Formats: sequence, structure tokens, C-alpha cells
Amino acid sequence: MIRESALRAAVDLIARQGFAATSMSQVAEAAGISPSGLAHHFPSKKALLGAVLEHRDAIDSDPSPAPGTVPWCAFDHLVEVAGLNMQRRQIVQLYTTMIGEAVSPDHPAHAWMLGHYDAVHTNLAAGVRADQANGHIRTDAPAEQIAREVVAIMDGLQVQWLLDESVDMKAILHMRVEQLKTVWGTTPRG
Amino acid sequence: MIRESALRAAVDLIARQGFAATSMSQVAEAAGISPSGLAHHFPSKKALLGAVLEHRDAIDSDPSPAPGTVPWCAFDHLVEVAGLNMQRRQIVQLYTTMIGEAVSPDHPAHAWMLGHYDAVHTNLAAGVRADQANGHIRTDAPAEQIAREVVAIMDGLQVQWLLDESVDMKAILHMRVEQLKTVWGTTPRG
DNA sequence: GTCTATATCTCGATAGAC
DNA sequence: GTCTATCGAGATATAGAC
Repeated sequence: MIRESALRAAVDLIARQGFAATSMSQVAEAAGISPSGLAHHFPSKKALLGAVLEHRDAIDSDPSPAPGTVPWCAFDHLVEVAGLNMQRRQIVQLYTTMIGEAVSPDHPAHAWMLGHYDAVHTNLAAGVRADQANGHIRTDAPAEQIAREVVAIMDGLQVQWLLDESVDMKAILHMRVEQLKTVWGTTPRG
Repeated sequence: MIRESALRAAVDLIARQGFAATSMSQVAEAAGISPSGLAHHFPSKKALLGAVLEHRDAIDSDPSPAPGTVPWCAFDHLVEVAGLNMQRRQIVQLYTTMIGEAVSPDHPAHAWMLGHYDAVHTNLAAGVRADQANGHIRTDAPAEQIAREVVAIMDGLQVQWLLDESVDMKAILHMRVEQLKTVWGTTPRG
């Protein structure tokens, strides 16, 4: 499918250069078609960006376990995602580049960014509160702050890993999650 | 000075839109001069970016205390910087936007970004090792990982704070640093 | 030191042939 | 569904008047 090869080209170029610095002509050339041929599938640059973000969300589809069953499961899951990310540089680079650009309220991906953070942050904070209700986490644990801190580690490590792939994102995040368990958990741990 | 008002305009625009999305004409208009007048002071867009990064580094000038005197002093200092940053949105926004763009090896600010991370990371890791030598930090503490994690928190929180200024960067970072002291410190703590 | 003027290029988007 | 052709706008950069 031509549409899909164009989408692949767009993901690659936007990941490496950012959205603002990537032109429709570049994408068309990388996909092996003319700019007008590309315009038939994606009538505007924003439409192309929308498809790219959709593609990213599909890959990152977070089948996060239901909270409340296993303590800290949302955090353990994030550690696994960090490990997966170390084998898919393109997606990490696309994400990091996108976040940097979309901080601006006028950016076409700003709404996407707000939704992304709301979803991730809400998921982690809810996980803490569910475990607090089940007695697995101390009730004086600051759910909001813990969620924000772990999301920050996840995002910040991706930047460092893009600059130096020897950075072990999974190990560092794992270390932090295990410390959270000992500091705020109620279950005795060795 | 016209050069300085142009620089202020460039900082403002690049912070809000990013470097790639900002044009020389925009900067000239915001500074109240013609594009050619701007070109006299900054002969190229890269030259303008260089001055902007220099300006940022000057403000962020990290008079980090000498390591080895007070335990965890480099980390306590970072907590203070997080507090200061909550009162200078423009600099935080410029930094975050710049990081996102400069991940690409071809970006004109890529070398600046590598130097920045090397400096910050080296500073924190050296602080840990100095405290280990003085007996304030357990010798089995992973200095590299701790440094990377704290830098990640600092960077990641700035993104979240830009989206929602009610996020207390200083409090969250402070919480983490205090936990590091209890987990890895040798000095007894209440 | 700041301007006008211009050169050269590329952008995103559209119209219409096939 | 892909192409050629073209639009108008805006980019960086340079040359030269004042």
C-alpha cells in the first residue's frame, strides 16, 4: 500500500527532524511518489501528523493490567515498557521529538500531548490509590507526586538513552520502582 | 542596545515555537527592525541560535558548590534550581523545546546538548563518588544510575510543569532526594 | 549600523489531465 | 490514484545605498 509506505516515511522523517522541520516534499520523495501523490492520501500536513500520532499510539498501545489485582502492577508494567522501548529507537525518538515541539499551545499536536499525559498520569495515580484501598500501599503515600515522578523518570531517561544507547532505562526505572515498594509498601520485603 | 532586544525577541520566539519553526523575519519584526538589520548583528540563523544558547547558559549558570564538603550538596543544589525554575517559565520552555529538537544529530544545537548533559551528569555522579570517599554515602550506591535518574526527574518534571504550572517541581524532586539520603546515606536520619 | 532591493529557493496547497 | 503544472507566500542570504 502506498499510503502505508508514505506513513512509514513520515514517521521516520518526523522522528529524526521533528514535525516543523519536515516538509511534505521530503516525505513524498522518501516514499517514492510526487508531492501531489502524497497530497491525495493526506490532504494537509496536519492530516499527515494525525496519522503519524495514531500510528505511534497503536504501537504504544498500553494494555495496562487492571489495577487492584497485583500491587504496583501499573509501575511494573511501565518497567517492562521501558525495556521494550530499548528495542524500538524510532518510536522513542518520535515521542521525544513530538513532546518537545508540542509543548507550545499552538502546536497541532498539543491536544494529543495533553491527552497522553492525562492518560498516563491518571493511570499511575489510580494504581496507587487502588493499592492503598487494598492495604498494599501506605495511605500516607502521595499518589499524585509518585505518579508524576515516575512519568518524569520515564520521559527523561528516553532523552538520555537517545544520546547514549548504553543507558539502561529499564534498570534505572526498575531500581526506582523497587525503592518505592520498600518505602511506601505495607507488605514486608527482604 | 538593538542587538540585545533582538536577542530577547529570539529567546521568546524560540522558546514558544522552537528553533525550526522560528524565522529570522519573525525575530526582526518582534525586535522592531528589518530582517536585514537583524542580519547585520547575526549573519545567519545558526549564529542567532548560538547567542540564544549562550544567553540560556548564562542564566542557568550553575554555581554548584564544591563537592565533598556537605553530603549530597549537588543534589540539594538541584532542588533549589528546580524552585528557581518555577519562577522563570521562559527559560524552562526554551530549554525543553531545545532538548526536543536537538536530539537529532544534525541539529545545530546537538553539540550544545551533548555538552550540557555531560556536564550535569558528570557533576552529580562526581558528587556521589566524593561523598562515598568521605564515608557519607554507602559504597555500593550506583553513582551513575542515581545521577541519571535525578537528571531524568529534573527534565521530565519541567515538561509536566509547562503543561500544568500547579505541578510542584521542587517538592517532587525534594521528596526524591530525601529518599536517596535515607536509602544510600550512612548518616543516621530521623 | 540600518535600510531597500533582490536573488534564489522551498514551502503547502490546488486544479485539472490521464 | 497518480501525475504535471502552477499558485502565492515566506524562507535565508547577499549586495549596495545612505
